[in-house]
Amino acid sequence: MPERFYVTTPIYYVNADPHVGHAYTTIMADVLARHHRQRGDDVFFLTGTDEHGAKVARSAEEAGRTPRAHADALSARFRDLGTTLEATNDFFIRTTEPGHVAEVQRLLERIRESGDVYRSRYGGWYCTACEAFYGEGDLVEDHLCPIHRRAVEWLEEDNWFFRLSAYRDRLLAHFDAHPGWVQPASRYNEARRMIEDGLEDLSISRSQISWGVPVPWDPEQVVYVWVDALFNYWTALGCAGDGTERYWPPDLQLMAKDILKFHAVIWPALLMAAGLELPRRLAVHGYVLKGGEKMSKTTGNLVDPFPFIEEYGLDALRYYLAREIRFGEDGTFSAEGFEARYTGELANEFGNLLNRTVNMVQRYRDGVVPEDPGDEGALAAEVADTVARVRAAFDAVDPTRAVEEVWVLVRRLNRLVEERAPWTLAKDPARARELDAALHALAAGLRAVAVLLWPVMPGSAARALGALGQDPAATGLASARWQGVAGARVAPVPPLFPRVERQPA
RNA sequence: GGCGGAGUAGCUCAGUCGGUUAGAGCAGCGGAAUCAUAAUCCGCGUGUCGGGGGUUCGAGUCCCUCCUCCGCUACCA
Repeated sequence: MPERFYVTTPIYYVNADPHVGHAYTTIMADVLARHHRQRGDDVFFLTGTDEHGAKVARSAEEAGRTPRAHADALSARFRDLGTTLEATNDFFIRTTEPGHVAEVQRLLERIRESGDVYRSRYGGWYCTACEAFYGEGDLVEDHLCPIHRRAVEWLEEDNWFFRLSAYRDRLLAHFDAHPGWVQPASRYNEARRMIEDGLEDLSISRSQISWGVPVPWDPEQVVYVWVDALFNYWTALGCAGDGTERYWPPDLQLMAKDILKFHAVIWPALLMAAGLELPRRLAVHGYVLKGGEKMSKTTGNLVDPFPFIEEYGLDALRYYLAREIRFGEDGTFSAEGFEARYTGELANEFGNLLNRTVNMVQRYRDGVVPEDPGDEGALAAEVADTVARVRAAFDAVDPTRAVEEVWVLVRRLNRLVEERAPWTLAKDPARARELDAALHALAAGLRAVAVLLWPVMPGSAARALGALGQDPAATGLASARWQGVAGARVAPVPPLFPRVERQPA
């Protein structure tokens, strides 16, 4: 029976355009989804957009259109980003979908039935520019908003609250019973500490705004956008049709570190209250930095991924992000680093290896991969070992290590070419067996490389398989093996990663 | 302030339960080869493992302390 693998990205907030940070999360999720598909797992990969809340209403107003029209436009941009990145998500949830709205309302009723929802007056210092409340301690100087440095006003409203504080012990018990449920361990500790330090009840409704899901028993208020948003992971399966029992709970939820508390504290408590099973694992990644600094809309130092896709191709971007930024840590995106990895690793080491291999099979064996004389047992074992290591790396949500493991094999194969020197063997008919062994080893090794890299670089991997005379669609992990390449007719292709000539500035 | 993370070769980083001369990639220097996208391969490292102190037969690894950088600190995605 196939393993089930339900993987999610956060749903992206539609108050601004997508940037490389969104691309990173989506690509990592896609890499993991593809890897599990090549294992034969029953995969459901979810992404989507979060469309309610005051900030969307406000940016809609600034754009001179209704919240719905604004959400439609921005949601489409995120959907297009996924398409451009060749993300293989099985569904794209929008929190404005009627099915989502209705299910959130149903869940809220269930949570209310649990007895942990109550009405209370909430007061705080409110900044109209931020549209947010501040605690006394957050204010600067003489009651000024810390961001806008303008006067805040005291506002009070009656809201519905979720008794988050009552979940402390149950949450801690869950953390204790599942030590690996938040990755990396430092984030697990951080989240656990948040719970230990004490939880305040959560205001789950808003009366000041109307762009949201109406509270079912109090239509004057809308559901707090985060509560609305978190439930997407559940509602999407219903919206997608028939998937709820099949896929719930999520096996892996990806997110950036800034939304840890929502996913590791509030989310499980809400699920407990709703009587639903908790996700199996959260994997928290860092930020994509530019010049060592956080990218920010306000300072404008955003990285636009599209020029890189145009110049180097999508697979190069996917590879660079997977290779350069270790999952869980902040990483730097730079044009110099991108070009260095593209040229040094993709063009020279991998692309050129494929090229020289195909060329030698063509030249010395009339384009047919020779039978295996069985002389390269050590390398065959290394290939099998690499497959195991790559699987382990993906299990640990470490795509960087997965790629590193493949690259050990790439370098091993380049070394093999030098060690065997097929061009020398080809001059001596008495050494035909050695030549067969070397060429077969290169073809078998490269097919494994292509299959293992397919989750990261699907297009390039397929082209590499085609060049090796393999079915480009045969990307299952079972194809990353030694046997079965003999007799294939290679098909020379243009360089997978052509060197990009730098225009003199 | 509190909590947490990080500080290892010019650069980016790996170092599992403390145990041989502390590793990899990149960059640099020298060489080999010519199947290949001038692509590859081989060789070359005297690094106070942030400072100081301690535990130990032995510490990058454990403890204390100091310095520097970063994050979080709860409803502004």
